Amino acid sequence: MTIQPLSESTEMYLKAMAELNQHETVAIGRLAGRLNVTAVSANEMVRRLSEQGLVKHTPYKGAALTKKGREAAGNVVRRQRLWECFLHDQLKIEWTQLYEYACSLEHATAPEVTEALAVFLGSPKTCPHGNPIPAADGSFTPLNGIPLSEVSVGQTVRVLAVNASAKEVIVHLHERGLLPGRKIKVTAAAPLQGPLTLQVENREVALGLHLAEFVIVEIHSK
Amino acid sequence: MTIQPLSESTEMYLKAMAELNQHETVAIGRLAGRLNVTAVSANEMVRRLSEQGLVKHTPYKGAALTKKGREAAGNVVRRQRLWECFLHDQLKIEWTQLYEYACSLEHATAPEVTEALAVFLGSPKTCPHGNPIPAADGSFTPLNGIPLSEVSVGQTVRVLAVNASAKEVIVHLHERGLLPGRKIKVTAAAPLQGPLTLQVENREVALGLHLAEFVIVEIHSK
DNA sequence: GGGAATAATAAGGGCAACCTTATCTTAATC
DNA sequence: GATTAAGATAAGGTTGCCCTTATTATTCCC
Ligand SMILES: [Mn+2]
Ligand SMILES: [Mn+2]
Ligand SMILES: [Mn+2]
Ligand SMILES: [Mn+2]
Repeated sequence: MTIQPLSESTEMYLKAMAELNQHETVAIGRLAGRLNVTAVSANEMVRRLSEQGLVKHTPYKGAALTKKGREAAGNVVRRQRLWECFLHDQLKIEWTQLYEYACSLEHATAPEVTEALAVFLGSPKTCPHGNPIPAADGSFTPLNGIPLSEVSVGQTVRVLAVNASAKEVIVHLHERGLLPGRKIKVTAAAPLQGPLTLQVENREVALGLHLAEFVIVEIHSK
Repeated sequence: MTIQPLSESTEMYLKAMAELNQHETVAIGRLAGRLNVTAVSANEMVRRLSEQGLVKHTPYKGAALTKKGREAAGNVVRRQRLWECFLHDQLKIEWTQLYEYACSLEHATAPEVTEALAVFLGSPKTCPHGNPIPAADGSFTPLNGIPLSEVSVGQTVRVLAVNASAKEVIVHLHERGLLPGRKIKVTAAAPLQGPLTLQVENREVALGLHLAEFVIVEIHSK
């Protein structure tokens, strides 16, 4: 099983679901937004995906990946993140372009190539954005961190990963020094969903709460 | 110009034309055969390609690449052959699989990635099959060799390149040791388009005349 | 409990690439 | 100059994935 090649579109739906929510249900609207299609189109596609047993759709509740779908999605993510490592470490491609370029390559990569690439790269555990690279069977342990948006004022944290796919978001975060490994102090939080004020490497940065959701951090012990 | 991204299908048609015939006209039937589509489909597609100015179609004569089409085709070939180098030299993928795997990747590769890959690989001049890698502008000088099928009995030649795309052909030639660099003596030629008999590294090999067309050789001086 | 937001469904279309079957045209050949 | 093979064209289909507009159903929340 899991040997039939999936279309690029199918792979992107599965990946989007995995990125939005590993296990729980994903609202059709969010899926549509992430993939830049209308809700009607997303509905149609989810129907096709559930006919293929990749997704379980509960009307008015949302869609969830099945075991089969989760494995397939993990595999797509694996391919993307391995390519990101290659593009970054070997080809010296800009950090902000990695996601986009790897997002094309991921659909054109045979299993044998994927595994040879992993070996070539030394079986990296995370991509250049800090996200974990799933195993060959599609499984992986999510990061043990929380979104920056949930950190309370006064705390110091370390960036584990940047988990964004929209180019503008990636560029925005990059420009503000929000990269894996960086130490950050949350110095203020504006009311009414206003921006956070951060201390990033001796630099004061304002960051919208929504944008902070994409930054996964761990509390900086000591 | 030449900035619009072409569809995978379009790129494959252009590449097939370049592989079949760099400059002259290509018969629609051959194109259809190479791409595994019906002649009707090839006709339709050639019409679309000529509407885009990539191809010049002369009814009942055949189709030829325009300057624009030749550049685009050269670029596809460049991407493929660079990936073949990577897959072979770095990932250690089997020689017989290179064409197929690179044929997927070629359509998913942005110009920036292509050029970074070329630099990473040290700007190779030929692919692992011995074929020249076009420049970034799509231009390249064809090999200065002749098909093995045109060599006369008694001559000794050196293999410059294997220029096949069908997997079975590639495997067949590989099994018989017909790889770039090999020295070959043509010891006999059967009548009525029968097979050639070759001396390949102390081994006697029979090779169909049709298959010999894919092996590009140079006369072995001295 | 009613209204708003979200989701689902129905109906009708579009586009790129493919397909089959049938008819007609041209080129090549003897 | 007639035959034949190859090519062109016409007509009608299919599949995947997308769209709009309209209607209906459900859930959520004040
Ligand atoms: Mn992708
Ligand atoms: Mn990444
Ligand atoms: Mn290809
Ligand atoms: Mn090659």
